[in-house]
Amino acid sequence: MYTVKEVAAMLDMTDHTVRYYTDQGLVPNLRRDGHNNRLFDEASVNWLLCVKHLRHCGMPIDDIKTYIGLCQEGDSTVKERYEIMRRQHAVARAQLEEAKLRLAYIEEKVGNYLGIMNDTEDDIKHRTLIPSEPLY
Amino acid sequence: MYTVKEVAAMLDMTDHTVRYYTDQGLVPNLRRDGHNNRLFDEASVNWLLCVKHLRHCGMPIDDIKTYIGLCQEGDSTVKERYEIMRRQHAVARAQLEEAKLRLAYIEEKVGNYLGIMNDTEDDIKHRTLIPSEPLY
DNA sequence: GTATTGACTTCGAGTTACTCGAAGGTGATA
DNA sequence: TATCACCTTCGAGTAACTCGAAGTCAATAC
Repeated sequence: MYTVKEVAAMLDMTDHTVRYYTDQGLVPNLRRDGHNNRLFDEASVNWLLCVKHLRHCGMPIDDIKTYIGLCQEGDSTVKERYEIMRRQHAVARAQLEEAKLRLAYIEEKVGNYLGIMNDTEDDIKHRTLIPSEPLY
Repeated sequence: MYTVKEVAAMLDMTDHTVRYYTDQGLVPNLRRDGHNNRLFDEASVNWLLCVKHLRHCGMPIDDIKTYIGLCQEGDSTVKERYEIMRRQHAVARAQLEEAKLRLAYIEEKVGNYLGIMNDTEDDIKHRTLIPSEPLY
């Protein structure tokens, strides 16, 4: 059994966010101790992890709520849930590609800056005459 | 020269967002035509692309504004800009790793659902007796 | 010649998902 | 008994869109 702070650390989110998610009903059957403190078992942590990943896919809270509701309805909703996950799978794949492009873009910028900073006075003269690359 | 709608399509964002960014001063020296319509040249598109990537790194608009301001101050700010980009580089690398984990997570869920959906009646009996995997 | 279409403009309100901090309870340590 | 460090609820604040209204303008349709 974990406290809010512990799961927050485990899942790399703030405790505010963990409470927010639980308050939104995103963690089914969340336990409380005698002092009304939230208690997370393995299942609760798994739900939160699922929420985290879906959120990072850009899925709105309300849609996640719907998905979790379907999960609790049992086997009759398997196909519907599968379709949802399949869509998020496509999203996640696109995000991975974007992340690669983004990294490449920034890597190039860093490389540019390193190049500029290593320039000699002569290089600088030459560079200002022929600005072939975006230097910002 | 491109219109708002064109760059929005090129950079895969809404025209609302493109206008929002320009209104925030994130595109230096943005041109207008005789009817006050925004006109984007290559440089403007490049600024927007930069903004897009930095935003996707989670950088707040205000910080991007600062960065762009530094870019316009010239060579004296190169080192500062390099440090900023180096931090975003670290962010982008972390994001790429996260994107991989996220994709793997969702891939597993999709696999689970496919497995469940292909189960025979006997499999279902067996599965409900031994729920070893999270099936939601 | 007018009417509709579509793309553009500004502006201001609304939305989402946090994000923060106040005010207060509890239990352990100094 | 005081000070932590944790927890609680609640309500306000914020960032970054997101949307739609109201209006301008140029081109095509009839």
